[in-house]
Amino acid sequence: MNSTVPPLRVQNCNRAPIHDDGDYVLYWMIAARRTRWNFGLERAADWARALGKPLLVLEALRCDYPWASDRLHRFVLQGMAANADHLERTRATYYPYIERRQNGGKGLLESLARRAAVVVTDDFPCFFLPRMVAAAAERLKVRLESVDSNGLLPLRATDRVFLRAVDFRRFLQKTLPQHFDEMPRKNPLARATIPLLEQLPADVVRRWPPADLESLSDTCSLAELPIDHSVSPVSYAGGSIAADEALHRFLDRRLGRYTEGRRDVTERATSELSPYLHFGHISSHQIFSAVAEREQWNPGQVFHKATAARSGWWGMSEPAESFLDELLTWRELGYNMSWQRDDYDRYESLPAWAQKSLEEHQADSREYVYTLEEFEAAATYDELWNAAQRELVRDGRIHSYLRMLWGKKILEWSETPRDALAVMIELNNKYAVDGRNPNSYSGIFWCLGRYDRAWGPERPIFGKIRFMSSDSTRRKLDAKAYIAEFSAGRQQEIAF
DNA sequence: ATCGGCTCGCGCAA
DNA sequence: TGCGCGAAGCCGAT
Repeated sequence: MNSTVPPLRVQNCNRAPIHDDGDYVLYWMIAARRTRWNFGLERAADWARALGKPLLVLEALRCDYPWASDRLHRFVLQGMAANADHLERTRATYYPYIERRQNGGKGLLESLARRAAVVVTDDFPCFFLPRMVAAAAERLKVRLESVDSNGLLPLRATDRVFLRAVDFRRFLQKTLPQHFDEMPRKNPLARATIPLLEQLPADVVRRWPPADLESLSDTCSLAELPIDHSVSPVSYAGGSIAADEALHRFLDRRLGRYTEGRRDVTERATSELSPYLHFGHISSHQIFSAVAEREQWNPGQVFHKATAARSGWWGMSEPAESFLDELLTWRELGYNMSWQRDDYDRYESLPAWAQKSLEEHQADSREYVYTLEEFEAAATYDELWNAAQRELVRDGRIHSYLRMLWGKKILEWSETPRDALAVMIELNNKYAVDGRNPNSYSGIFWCLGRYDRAWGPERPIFGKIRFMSSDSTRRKLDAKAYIAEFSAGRQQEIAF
């Protein structure tokens, strides 16, 4: 089949055949929840064109995955509304499905796949998604392909795992230029001369009615679903349209002072794109292209040699280079880890020196030890830490510097490093909109030594793990303003 | 305000 | 085989 998607990004998940007599090509959208800059959708559209079949897009939202809540559901549903809106103006057909009770969606994919010529899905290396795709691959009697839309570097461009950002950065500087001209199409469905699907299979629609996204956009409807209602929606909206707005807000008003401005507590010069990247509402290719365009950059400007230096290689402005180091080096480093190692979320994946040092200090006495419930309730003696925890609970994110302190203190105040890890994973996955992502795990494990080096002097509890203290943090940023913003009494501002 | 020491291990030049 | 250096640190000396 003639496809514009780079072969390195496409995996054949089973040995089942293409069905030439199928009614449509099915794109099972599970991670790249967007209609633009999406290699998976592009691949599915290529199949539809080649086979002369209609294209059906299934986007489902289960209710029984770990940490399912009003917060995560609302964000995904807003994304589905944006996708419905866009697909209505194309020749593809959209099938949004919201599971209303446990296992309610069981059999839907299989039923749709039974009539499909070929099924295409997203390759995402984290959470329950790899297991879900592997299980589907075994069951389906039709070819299932998964497509890697995760980053600028295809996951399979290397079979190594990188233990330090600097090594991965050097590798990227050597390798990325080969992939600069392999961008996904901005609108893979434009000019698609594929037949329209006359109608959805009636028996499938009867058993699994497509979601009425209008009615699900209010909180009342969320209340009917068997999900965690104690984690409330955040004040910013999900979906590709909101993501585009965030991108332009960042480029227009924040990128210029990104390098120094990120720590500013009141006027954070951060991108705020992470939740959208996590749910695939925006593509890192799109973000990269937008930055490059602002910088009037072309690939000829990169330095001729891989220096591994954090700045100066791209030939862009200093703030743009800082941002690209986050977007590309750090983000894709985490994806590489999750893809390479099944134990990316386990304590044993920490570097040997870190495990050894933490173990040597396991028996050290702890002045304060809190339970998960105390951490969750922001009930420690330290008001700066409590404010960070309240930001997480309220807004589904934590200030970029304070989130490191947040993790370091959980290590200090837990019975064992393993307990600390469990608390960090639980709270982050439950409350952070961008949790359950390779980069969540990078951040959490960094607090325990991953991607870091040993530091002296050796201290109680931490051993040689980099130590951070609330007192020095107070000297570095406007802790007063931060604590005031996330004080216990302050009401959540609803901005929509 | 700035600097070195604390400490580990990788990639690279030699 | 040795050298340089690294996501954001801390502390004490100057």
